[in-house]
Amino acid sequence: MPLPQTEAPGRLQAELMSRGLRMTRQRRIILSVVETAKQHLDASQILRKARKLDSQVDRVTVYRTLSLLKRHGLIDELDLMHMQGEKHFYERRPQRDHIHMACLRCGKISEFESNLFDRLKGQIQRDCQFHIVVTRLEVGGYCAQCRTASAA
Amino acid sequence: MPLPQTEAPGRLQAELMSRGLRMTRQRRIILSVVETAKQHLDASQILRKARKLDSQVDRVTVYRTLSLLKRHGLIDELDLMHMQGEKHFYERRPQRDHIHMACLRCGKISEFESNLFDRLKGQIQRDCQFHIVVTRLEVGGYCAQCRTASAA
DNA sequence: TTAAGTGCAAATATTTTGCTGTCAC
DNA sequence: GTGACAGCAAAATATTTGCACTTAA
Repeated sequence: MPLPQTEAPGRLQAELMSRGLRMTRQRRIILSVVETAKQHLDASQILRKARKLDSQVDRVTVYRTLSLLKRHGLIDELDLMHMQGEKHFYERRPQRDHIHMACLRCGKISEFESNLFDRLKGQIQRDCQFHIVVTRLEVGGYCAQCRTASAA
Repeated sequence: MPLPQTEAPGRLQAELMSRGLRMTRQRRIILSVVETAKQHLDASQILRKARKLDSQVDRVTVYRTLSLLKRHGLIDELDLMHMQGEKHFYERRPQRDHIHMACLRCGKISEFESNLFDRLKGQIQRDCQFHIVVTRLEVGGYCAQCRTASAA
């Protein structure tokens, strides 16, 4: 029986521990915030949510933990086309890469998986002899709703 | 007869003037730096090169001009997988979108055009009803040379 | 016990803004 | 002549670093 898409919480924590890293109170909190986020969060939002759970979490620890997770390939960093200043957003690395589409009018972020994208990555690896570690495909434009609204 | 790939310099300048924008001494210099760049430059590098041509160019003017060019869709902003801090890099918007590949070992940036990428964009527009204005596909990994070197 | 991790303060890096004076058209 | 633009200073934003203290293993 295949596992459901939404894995049990604590996966990030298990991954870090299996790599021999120390599981501190602060890390546990930050990991749970990242893991249960319903949208893409930036460092300040992660800090705020972490402090709701435990006021003793420092901004620097958030940055250091995000950097750790990124180094270990457990989260991906997004820019979302720089629509909200120069913030970076984070999400748990998905099982299958997806595309981020940012609506330049309403700001909505949508995600899209595509076989063509998977094939494109294969083509890059073959044709360029390039071993892919991480990809980021971001698209800026107008979503269905805003397209219609503009036309009206 | 089709135009050659490498257009005559001054194209950016012509584009801005045709949009009714003022062509100042500073803008002319910054545009020529961006236009003749042989690699992707960030704001500070553009400033430095501009000042070699005319010491009377301010950093703020570089930022304002880059922002103007971006708003008009004449240049694209790249992050190059944040390999060199949080700088942004700029390039004239190409006639055909390409992929940027950043080697995590040697730092080399390569570019790649692909029909699959063009088809993927078409798929996004159709399947998501999303009107694409700008795309950015960046890939981090290991280039052919560094792959070999690591294996050795 | 002890090396890894945290917090605090300060530094660094990048980009933006307010305002006054200048110049392209 | 006039409104768009440039320069300067200062602010805002985002992230990193040094160092002493704390804690997980």
